[in-house]
Amino acid sequence: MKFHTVKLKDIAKELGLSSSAVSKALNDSYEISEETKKRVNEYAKRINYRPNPIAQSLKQGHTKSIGIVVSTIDNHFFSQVINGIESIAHGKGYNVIITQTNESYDIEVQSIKHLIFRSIDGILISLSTETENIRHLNEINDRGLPIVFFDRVSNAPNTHKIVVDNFTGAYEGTMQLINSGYHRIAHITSSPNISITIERLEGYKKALKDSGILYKEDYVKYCMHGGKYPDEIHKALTEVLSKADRPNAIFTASDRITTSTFTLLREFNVQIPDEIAILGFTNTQLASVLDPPLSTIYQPGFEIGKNAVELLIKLIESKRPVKEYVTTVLPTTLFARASSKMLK
Amino acid sequence: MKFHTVKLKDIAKELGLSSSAVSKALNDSYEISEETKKRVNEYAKRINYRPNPIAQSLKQGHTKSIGIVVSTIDNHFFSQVINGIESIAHGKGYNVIITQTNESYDIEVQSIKHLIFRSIDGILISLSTETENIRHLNEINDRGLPIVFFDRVSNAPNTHKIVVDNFTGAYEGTMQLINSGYHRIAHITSSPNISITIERLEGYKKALKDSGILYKEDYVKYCMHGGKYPDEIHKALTEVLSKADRPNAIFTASDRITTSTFTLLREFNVQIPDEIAILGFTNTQLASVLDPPLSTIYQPGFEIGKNAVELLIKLIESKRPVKEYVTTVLPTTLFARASSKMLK
DNA sequence: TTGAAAGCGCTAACAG
DNA sequence: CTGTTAGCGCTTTCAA
Repeated sequence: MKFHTVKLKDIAKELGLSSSAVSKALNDSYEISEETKKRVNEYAKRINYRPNPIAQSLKQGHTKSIGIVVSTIDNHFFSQVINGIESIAHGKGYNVIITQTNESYDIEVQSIKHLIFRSIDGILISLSTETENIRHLNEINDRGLPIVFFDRVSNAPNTHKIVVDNFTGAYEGTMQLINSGYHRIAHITSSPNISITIERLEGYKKALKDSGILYKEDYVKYCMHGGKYPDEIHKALTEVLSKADRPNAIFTASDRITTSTFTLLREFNVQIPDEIAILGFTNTQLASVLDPPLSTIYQPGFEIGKNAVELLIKLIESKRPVKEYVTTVLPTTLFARASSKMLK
Repeated sequence: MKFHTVKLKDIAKELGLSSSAVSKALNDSYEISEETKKRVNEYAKRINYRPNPIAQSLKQGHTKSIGIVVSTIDNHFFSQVINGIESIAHGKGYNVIITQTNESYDIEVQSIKHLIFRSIDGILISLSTETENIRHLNEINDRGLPIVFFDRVSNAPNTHKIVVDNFTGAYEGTMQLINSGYHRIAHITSSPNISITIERLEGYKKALKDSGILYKEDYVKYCMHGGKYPDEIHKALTEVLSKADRPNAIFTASDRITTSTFTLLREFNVQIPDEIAILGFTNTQLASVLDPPLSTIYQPGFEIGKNAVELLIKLIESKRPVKEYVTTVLPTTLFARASSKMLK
């Protein structure tokens, strides 16, 4: 940015004051007379003065920007979360740097380094599917950089977390399938490294158990990269479809896995729901106009984002070390549609 | 960020050198002996030294970050563009600040101010539907801040632009409808303020003309906010459907308008394509599994993003003022599916 | 109530 | 080849 911007010194010169006086006036210091404050503020406004945030950051040690780490932006759930984050952050004068991991642990580590390098004031993160340990996060958190987890959280005790009630969401979804007459329910899910996979699996198991249906381990297929590679979903699905005791329903555990599985079933010419019913987590707005309409479990992405930044900003701006950490749990919403309708 | 970071002075002290010597060594200056360079670099790496980018920015006057302005991130086209942008930017050491206008002129102006305030080195922008004049951009461009337009561009001559061939895309799409037997084709589009609306309208008109079909002005409905308010699409569609000479096809001009119109037609219980055929611009991956499969015009979002940043970074890093500006035009791809299949 | 001066961490003239 | 010094724009003691 080469273009000349007006700076403190300019307005000091113009008004016959010192830079420090102007700085104080602008910051409404008690040391400055009301009259000078007025003069300074009026002139500053007139010439549209803006303090250089870089210089402020250097001096003050914070940047008023926060980093977001998600697996990918091209996903309704995450873009809704980001909208929620921005809706609050901008209002409070923070701006937001978004980075994507593409479900890779290495890129996650790199992204975080990059964010720290950029001197952000705090991090909002949903872990990648590959992430098994969070040493890279603990370390910086311990050194004092605030971190808030959302969606895919870790079991680290010393930070805030925002999640949806994955257990209940999965339980209700599985129950809907069972109540519609499907008793052989496969589960295609993401990597067991991440929290949501475990919680959703537990909800699924509990629904089976409560209904007196035997849990079969080989009905559960993991996509270790969260569906990043189309191949892994393809493989999971064909394995499940070629079983001797072929399931008659599939419960899918994430946005991409749900829509991809649906698309593949259609490509395979499998009749939905007559041959295979399907119900899964996804935030797509097109669920009701798919063929057939897709049963979904919806997550309040916008609210997750809002809650997460609010906590983060509170952490950043807190004067004293925070010792109490909260975990906020938001409900999911089940939309039962034709893809899981009553078995004939 | 409170945690103590190691700085130049620390390593200077440790190695018995001056800060400037260390700085030069780290920057591989010709003034420094190979031996000291080696000593410095090794030690720096060992203690994991990272220069403070804030301080560097203050000194050097650039921040190695670029601003993106789009209408909304929750849109396949834009999230693909952003992926393209990041794929290049990160590799070149730039990071990216994304802002959304929500199709509002006021927010656009504010976002740009915010980005300038953040001292970004350049801007990548797709105009909001409300934007009629670009004085706010010309001014900063004239003052020397590089700007590259993509997708929704202005007619400002003094900058690079990346667009798709909207005219041909619309022409081919309309032709596909005509060739399938639909001759009463309505057009639901965005605000006529923005370039893509005009170009797509022209393509549509040309296809009609080349086919000997009379262009009717009242077959064209504008959504002044690009479909941000569901009401405007609803209104446009009901107006078009209630005409005496009701159209038998609709050509829709943007991602959100296409999917929303499709959804509304289904809600209205209009048979697609028997009563109304539909074909439109959208990058959704679900087109083929909608009911019925949706005919789409796809835009190479990722490539648009890549091209746009490459040009922007070239602009930013160019030593001498750039006088020659290019406009890159990328092709669209037509996917004809059942929603516009041959009229019985 | 105001100003002078130091310093945030780094780079770059200029000296040596 | 290396060190001294000044300065990027701002804030903040401290002195006046």
